[in-house]
Amino acid sequence: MSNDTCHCILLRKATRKVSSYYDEALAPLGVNIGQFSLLRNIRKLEPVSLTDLAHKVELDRSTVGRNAKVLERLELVAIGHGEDQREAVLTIAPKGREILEKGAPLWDGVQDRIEARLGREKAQQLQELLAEL
Amino acid sequence: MSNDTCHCILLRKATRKVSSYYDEALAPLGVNIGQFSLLRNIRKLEPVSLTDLAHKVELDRSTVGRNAKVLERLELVAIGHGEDQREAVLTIAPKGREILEKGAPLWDGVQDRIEARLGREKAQQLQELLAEL
DNA sequence: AGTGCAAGCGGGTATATGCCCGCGACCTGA
DNA sequence: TCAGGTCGCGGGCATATACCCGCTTGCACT
Repeated sequence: MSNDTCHCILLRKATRKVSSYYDEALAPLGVNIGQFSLLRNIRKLEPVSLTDLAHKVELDRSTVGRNAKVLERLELVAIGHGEDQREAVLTIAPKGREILEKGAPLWDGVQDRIEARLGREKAQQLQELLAEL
Repeated sequence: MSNDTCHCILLRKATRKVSSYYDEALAPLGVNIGQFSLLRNIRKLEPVSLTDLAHKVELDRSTVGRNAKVLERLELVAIGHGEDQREAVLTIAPKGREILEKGAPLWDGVQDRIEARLGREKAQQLQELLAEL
């Protein structure tokens, strides 16, 4: 019984479902929502180090490092060095900018569909509730 | 900007955070919330096949199979065979029942803390919104 | 200049999850 | 009875995520 009311389990279930909505929409571009979102964050901060980016997206540095490496392999991001030789500096590659542009309307579509189904107010409520957790 | 309003990203963030609440509470027992929840579902359905369990928890069969194997290694669950030699039949092991009993109050504690912080109504709202996604 | 501490990473380990492929077990119609 | 189709699984591949350890680079203080 308690499984059906466990906030954690329900959140996970919802997250999987919603992730799939975005993933399906972005599939034509060959990226998933995690990669697309990371790409957007990099664009906003570039040039940025792994550590700073990790702080920004509130993920572990090693996680961001691995995810960034996938983006590099896809040639969407370039990983270079800063003056500080320890730093891995991320910048958006040309292909990355293209994905960002093509992806924007696709992302908007999913976002809109979700808000349409839920209703603007409820969608707003949801985001507030999630932030309060 | 859009990253800060992406339903998917916000859900993921919330899920990671909330998972950690439950994980920390259950840590003394050596299990995480995913394992604990799966254990509860197995108890409710035992003896149950991987496929049936996967349907119940709405996860991929292979995922459940792997997770169940971890529970088996922890000696919380026994994986046997049904009459149908293809079927892997799961049952709760003695240690598993112990974990279920000891974990219940810990789980309740987190659940209560979350609902206290959010307020009963909002917690209820949250669950409804998640279900509508 | 030298030493010692701090910072930035990579990589190992573990879990979570999904999809797909191949294998062995079953079952049903001819 | 046997061939073909179906069912249940394990395991491979890919991503997401965290934590920890060890290496290299920087830097500040002596």
